Amino acid sequence: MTTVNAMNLAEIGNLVGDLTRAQMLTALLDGRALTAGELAWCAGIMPQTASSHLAKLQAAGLLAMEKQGRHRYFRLSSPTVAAMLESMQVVCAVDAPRRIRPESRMDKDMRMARSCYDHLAGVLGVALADALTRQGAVDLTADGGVVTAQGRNMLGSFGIDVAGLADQKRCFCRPCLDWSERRHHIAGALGKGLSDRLFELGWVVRVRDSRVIRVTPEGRRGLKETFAIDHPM
Amino acid sequence: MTTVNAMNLAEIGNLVGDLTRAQMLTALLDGRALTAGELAWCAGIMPQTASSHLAKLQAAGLLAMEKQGRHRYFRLSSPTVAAMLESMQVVCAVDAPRRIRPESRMDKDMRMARSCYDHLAGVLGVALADALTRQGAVDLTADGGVVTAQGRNMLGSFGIDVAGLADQKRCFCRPCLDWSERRHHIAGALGKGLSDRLFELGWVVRVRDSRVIRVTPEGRRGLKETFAIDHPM
DNA sequence: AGAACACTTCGACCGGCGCCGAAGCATGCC
DNA sequence: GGCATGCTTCGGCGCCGGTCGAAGTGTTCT
Repeated sequence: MTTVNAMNLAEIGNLVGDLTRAQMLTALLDGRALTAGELAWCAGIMPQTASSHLAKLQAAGLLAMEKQGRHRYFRLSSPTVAAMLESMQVVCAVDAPRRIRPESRMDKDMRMARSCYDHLAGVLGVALADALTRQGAVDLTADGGVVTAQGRNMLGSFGIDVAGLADQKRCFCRPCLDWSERRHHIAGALGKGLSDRLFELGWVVRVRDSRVIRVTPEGRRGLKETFAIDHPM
Repeated sequence: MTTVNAMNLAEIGNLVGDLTRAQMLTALLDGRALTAGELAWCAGIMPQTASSHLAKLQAAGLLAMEKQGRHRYFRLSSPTVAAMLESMQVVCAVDAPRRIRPESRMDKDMRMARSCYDHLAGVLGVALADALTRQGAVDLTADGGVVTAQGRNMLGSFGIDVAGLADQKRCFCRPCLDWSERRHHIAGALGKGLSDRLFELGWVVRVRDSRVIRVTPEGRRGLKETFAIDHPM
């Protein structure tokens, strides 16, 4: 009677269900690849323990590994995995009763702006989605999003190759529920394109060892001029 | 350094990560409410054990409970939870290496047609999505779906109140990756509307104690005439 | 070649949790 | 009231799995 479904479900849940592994996955959730040692440090455990965890995650197909010299780089194996982790965090945020834990400085920064696998999330991510909607560049519903003709122009002059992004196999403009803001931001190829361009322009930079993103002074100016966003940081 | 995110993630993962609880959740994945006793039976455990599991799932907000006489009915607390479970199953199906377990009769039926929270999945679900796309009723991409003007008419004459469904708060036409077929079927309010209508017409019936759905002889005929679907069962 | 480094494998420890039996509350039926 | 049913709480058992020390493999640097 035990269906194969339940077994698979439990297997995945079990993998994510250990705090140590959850920390590793969270660390990888910004899409970068990290070494086994870095992941061990992130989770606060000895390398040999990390090794066994990473082996399990890789065997189950959640992580992909690449050898590079004496280092082993691990990353989430696919956007599917990232989407799953996000959906799990959404459930925490939406359904769970208020957490007791007081918010740390880091949590606050995280809520402000962070990378979500390969696109932007947090207040910044939602603000961008809002701005593009307000300007009539995209039409974002809970179901999905489309870029308008006008939006193609605007995004094009901003330096984003909309046609090129749309050609890719993956979702072009997927709405992604933001667990901290509880509103949608832009994911998919367009989300990645936007994010990449902001990094390229130097409008945002990563804070080391975390998913937190900081908006630079030029970024603040640019966001205001181009998207009429007053980012509160 | 342990972010609140990782803790939440681990908590959810831990809950789903126990085979017993995963079986219960799987049983509830068709959206119906089941009693504590039924869930215990589904998972193959004693009632007192089930009780503790259900208490945990409820405390975490994954399940909602309703008392009815001396019964306690449990159901998934929201479509969000169902979507999360589906996304976890997708990861199993897509990323995991082939499972060794030989497919049982039940797994086969399940792959053919099943309920996915409140809409249809499996070969049948995908066939419906294909048919509606082929007929130009909906435009379903990986990002989202829209119903065409023509589709509104067709679905309307089939007995589905498209306007009424679109008014609801929830997603109207969400694409849902089918873990068995690895293709998209139609979820969201429209998915539920379609499913409800097929049940109403008696074209499909539930197989008791499972998510499996059987197509009736009238259903086979109707699907062929209305949607040009040759359902292989 | 030898040493430092990154990572893995092995073995032993031990804490947490899922399990059931027994008992305790509710609700419904006669 | 008396009994059956559905579910919960409590307590103790047993085992799975995460942890680290020690040792082994492969890679890079000098």
